[in-house]
Amino acid sequence: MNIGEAAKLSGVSAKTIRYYESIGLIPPAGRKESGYRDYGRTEVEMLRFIHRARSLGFSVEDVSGLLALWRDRSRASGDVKAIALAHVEAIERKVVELNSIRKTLLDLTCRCHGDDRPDCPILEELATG
Amino acid sequence: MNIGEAAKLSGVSAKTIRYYESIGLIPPAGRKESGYRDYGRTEVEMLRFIHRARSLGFSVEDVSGLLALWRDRSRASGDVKAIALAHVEAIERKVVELNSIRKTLLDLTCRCHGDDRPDCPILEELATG
DNA sequence: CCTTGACCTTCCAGTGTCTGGAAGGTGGAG
DNA sequence: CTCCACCTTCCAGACACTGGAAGGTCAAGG
Repeated sequence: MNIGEAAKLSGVSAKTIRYYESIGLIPPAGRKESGYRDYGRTEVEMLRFIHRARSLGFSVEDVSGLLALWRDRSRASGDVKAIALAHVEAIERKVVELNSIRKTLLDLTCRCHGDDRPDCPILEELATG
Repeated sequence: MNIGEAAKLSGVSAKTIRYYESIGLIPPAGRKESGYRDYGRTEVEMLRFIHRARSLGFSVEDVSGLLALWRDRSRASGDVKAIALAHVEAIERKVVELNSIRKTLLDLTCRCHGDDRPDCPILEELATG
């Protein structure tokens, strides 16, 4: 099948599939006589795998590692779990950081009357620290 | 003062100060005879303002708007509050998304025994959706 | 057979926010 | 005069795409 259909079936855009090929995340696709890339079920499955991993926030580098483990029938599940847990921890750190920022901003916005007058605790805080 | 000292006092690296100048976030610095950029208290204050806003997660574009409001003594505090509240909402959306991902991943990692054996629910889930 | 339009190809450039590094000039201390 | 820290500009890279230009391919309709 052409790249467009592979895109539809996998959820990865044609543009992004080509990009993944260019950076070596996926092997170069076979070509038809026309020069068009040709995909089969295996390739689409791999793209779906990538799509799901990316939507869980794994970096392309993580995905590359996960793909290698996926292909390696003798892999240790511990290796996969380690990648996943490291990612969970990164997410948790990010959530803590965002919540802290959110708290600060909510505090500031509550103290700002938010009307036509110029005095604004938000700007004051940013200015004076 | 030289850019290095302005960097130390403001918390924005020299490299980043030059970058901010290049994209027009801050006006071009005055120059000494040597060609070195020259900063005073006003510039350092502006850089500190930028630094604090950035560390609260405002985009450079947001900061540009906040700077304009900061300089505008007749601004409406409502304008500032609107930017801040929009940012709070974006943060909240992000936190919800991250927590959902975290939940999925924790569920998967709990089901993965994580040892030397090859069977792994994480990869299975990524593969089959 | 020809046109049309949807699809495909490659390549270049831009997004946002810096960061690193190379090549070379300046300033002050010893 | 040498040395070293600092400054300058410019180019490239990081992440993960996304957009667009210029042009080739394919199938359907007239």
